[in-house]
Amino acid sequence: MPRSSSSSLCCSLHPGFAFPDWAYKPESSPGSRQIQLWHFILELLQKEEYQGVIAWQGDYGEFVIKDPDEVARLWGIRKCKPHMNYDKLSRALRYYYNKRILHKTKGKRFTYKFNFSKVVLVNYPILDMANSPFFLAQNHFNGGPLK
DNA sequence: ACCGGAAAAT
DNA sequence: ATTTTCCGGT
Repeated sequence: MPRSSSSSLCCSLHPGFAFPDWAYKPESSPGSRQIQLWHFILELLQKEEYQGVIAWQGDYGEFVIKDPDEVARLWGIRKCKPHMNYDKLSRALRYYYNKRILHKTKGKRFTYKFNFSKVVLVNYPILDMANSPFFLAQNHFNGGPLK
């Protein structure tokens, strides 16, 4: 019988946003073999049960944290950091700016934007992104030849 | 709210 | 190397 879980694209709720599982796979960081914050964010973003907490909104890759306290709480649970809060979580997000994983959408409260091209290339070279909506999502971002 | 330095923790 | 903690400054 055909397997069900992973693979394919768990799209459904947003035009243009389907995330291949590899986009946020659990283990993929050399330094820390722990779940990465941006993996976690992608994880929440993918489940409609968290639409009231965090969701895609606006431009491609743009998402808004509707309930900062709740996102921080969930992140704290995942990392076993009971005292996590949005102030600290957001500092971690700010560290992503220079790494070009994220950037802030200025003027929009609690809104950040993924740099898809970086996020994809950082973990996976070139799979068959040709027909992936994920690939199609990177309509812009002209930061040059990626570092 | 958001930023980013500094230091500590993992 | 990434994130947590703390915090002065905008």
